[in-house]
Amino acid sequence: MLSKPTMRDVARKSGLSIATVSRVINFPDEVPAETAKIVTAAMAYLNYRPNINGRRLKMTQTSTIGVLVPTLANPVFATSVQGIEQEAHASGLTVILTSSEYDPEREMGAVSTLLNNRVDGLILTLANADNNPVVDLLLAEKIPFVLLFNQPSRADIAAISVDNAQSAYDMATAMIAKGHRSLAMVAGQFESSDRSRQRYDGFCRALDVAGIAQKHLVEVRFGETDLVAPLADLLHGPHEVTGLVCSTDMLAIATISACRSHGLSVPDDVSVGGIDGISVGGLITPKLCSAVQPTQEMGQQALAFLRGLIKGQANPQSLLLPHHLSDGESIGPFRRRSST
Amino acid sequence: MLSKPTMRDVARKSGLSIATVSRVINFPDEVPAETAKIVTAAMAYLNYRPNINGRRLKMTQTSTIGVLVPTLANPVFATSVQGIEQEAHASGLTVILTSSEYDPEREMGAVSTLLNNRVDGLILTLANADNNPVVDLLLAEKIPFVLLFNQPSRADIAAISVDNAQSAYDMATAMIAKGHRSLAMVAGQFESSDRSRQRYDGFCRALDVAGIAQKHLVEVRFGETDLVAPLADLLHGPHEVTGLVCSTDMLAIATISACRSHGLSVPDDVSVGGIDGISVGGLITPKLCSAVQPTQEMGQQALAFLRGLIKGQANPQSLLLPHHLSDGESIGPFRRRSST
DNA sequence: TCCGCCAATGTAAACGTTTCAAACCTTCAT
DNA sequence: ATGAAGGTTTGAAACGTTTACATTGGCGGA
Repeated sequence: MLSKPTMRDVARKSGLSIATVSRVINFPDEVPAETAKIVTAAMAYLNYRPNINGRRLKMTQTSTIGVLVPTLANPVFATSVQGIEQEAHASGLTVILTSSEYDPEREMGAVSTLLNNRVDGLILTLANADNNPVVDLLLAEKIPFVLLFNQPSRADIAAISVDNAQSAYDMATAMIAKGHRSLAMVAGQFESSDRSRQRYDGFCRALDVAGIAQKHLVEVRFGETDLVAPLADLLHGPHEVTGLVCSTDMLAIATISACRSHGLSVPDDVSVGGIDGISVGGLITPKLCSAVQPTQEMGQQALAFLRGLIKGQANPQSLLLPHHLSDGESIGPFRRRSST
Repeated sequence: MLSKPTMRDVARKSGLSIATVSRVINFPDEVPAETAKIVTAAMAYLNYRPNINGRRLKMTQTSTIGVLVPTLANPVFATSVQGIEQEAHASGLTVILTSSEYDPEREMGAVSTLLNNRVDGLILTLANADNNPVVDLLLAEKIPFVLLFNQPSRADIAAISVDNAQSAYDMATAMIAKGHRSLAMVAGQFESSDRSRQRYDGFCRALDVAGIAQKHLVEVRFGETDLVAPLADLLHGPHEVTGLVCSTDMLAIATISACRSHGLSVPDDVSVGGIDGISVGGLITPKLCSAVQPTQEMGQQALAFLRGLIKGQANPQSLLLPHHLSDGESIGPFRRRSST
């Protein structure tokens, strides 16, 4: 046996035709049990393995979906992909994974590769869902796709997310309720994350409602974990910021760490809140207060939804899932700082 | 245009043959610039997209690799996959992702799917690298593969890992050096992780060397984050355990959290160390002391190595990468407990 | 003028499937 | 005996590429 056995070999071995073999594989019950047995035996004997690429070429559906996330280094995305993979496994779909490293330029290339693979559909987390050439391309090619975590302004494209602005609004409001008046947002670069901007908008709205004029903002490069320098001004400047709303839990954890390096206690001196609800958040000290979204379930839902789109049973629409503030210890009542 | 344009359409449009079109795509410089221009124009005009599945069917190489990890919910694996994906992107490879959810039964199914996809090679993290039918299958089918994090006893299969036993040994020894005499290991279920067992072995050896007879062990189901109950006996029992070596950082973080729930301070009452070196470990309070491995780089190396195997330029061999203990605050000198 | 050579291009046969239409058998009613 | 019916099976044509091999045409040298 020089090369892999094919259906033809199985057919020869079992004295039947290649068409029958195919039917045994794909529609076992449209074939007499006796024949099936013969063919299965031949397959086992030859160690036959169907070549999915042959099938893919012939069929219009490839049973393959493409996934694009910014990075797997952030547990939010990793967890969502885990959810996607679970559902995909359950429905017999193959997952092709790509990541953009938060680089909008790379998104198009990645999607292009995915389309060349003739995926049946895609699940994407884009840097920016609005005015995105990738979205236009997908729409033009009529390829089913679901955005995950993105919250596009158009209502006619499929997206699964929480209300980003509201999450940040709720978090900021919670801090204000605890007496904080000098608040800042620590956000991932807007350029690489529309969520970040939307969350900042919610933050601003909360401050407006409370009549707080001063809004502080620090934009942080993604992947950055050392926030000691970026936060120095905020923490030691003239503003005496006591409430830090972070656009992601990873940032919040890094922020808490930086506060500590600055000799400040969380939540005694500074309150810190995150958004996302990654699972480590609940394990650290202080327990992270976060606007929690059901990350893994969102991945599962995204795939379920995508399946509907592929089958043509569903129409693209945005789904906003509920979030809730976790009872973390990282935010506390306002106290005047003991010393600078 | 009812269906997608094919190479034949491009050929027709440009008045050239399908072979020429193929050449323009695959060997642009074996074709006169003029012709290339014509063809490229036709492709652009028709919105042509090569169907990779056609190519895959014809060629023996598919430029696709399969990845199998236990779960993406643990940042260790997520980070390694991020490394793999990075390298894959750089070398123009497509990544098919699967996860076993720590279930050895699922491993075979996943690998089978991957083989049906005719991947050029695979990168796997298996529950157990020894006596594993998956490994036997891969060896029999002569498919290049690299184990990641697994440390098989056979030296002739490719594997990239750190010295698991030594990591745990170092961590335990560090604790002993700080005066701890009552130590326990908190380990992921051996059944679903050979690393866990190997690390336990190293732990035991360290205790042997120090002449400590009493070895405590708690095996924890993977994914479990609430360790309050599992650790109750250890922390409040008659042994007064003061040093907890955890088989992973995730477990260590959960362990610290549980200690706290039990009213114990880390590191004042109990020292806790982890293994893996996930990045959040460095951000939490107390900073996690961990036997750090270069997770993402390991993923990259695994892919680089796999490429070598695929090209036939390398021979399978196990690579042990160096690890180092991070200077965490989660372990401290032994102190008699203030109160039970 | 003819030949041979070379670069540029074309022809056609795979690759391993799926699937439609047609062929084949039995069996059974007429 | 004949034919219709119906359950099984088969032949053969795709699907979109790659590639070994054949063809073409132009050009320089004899």
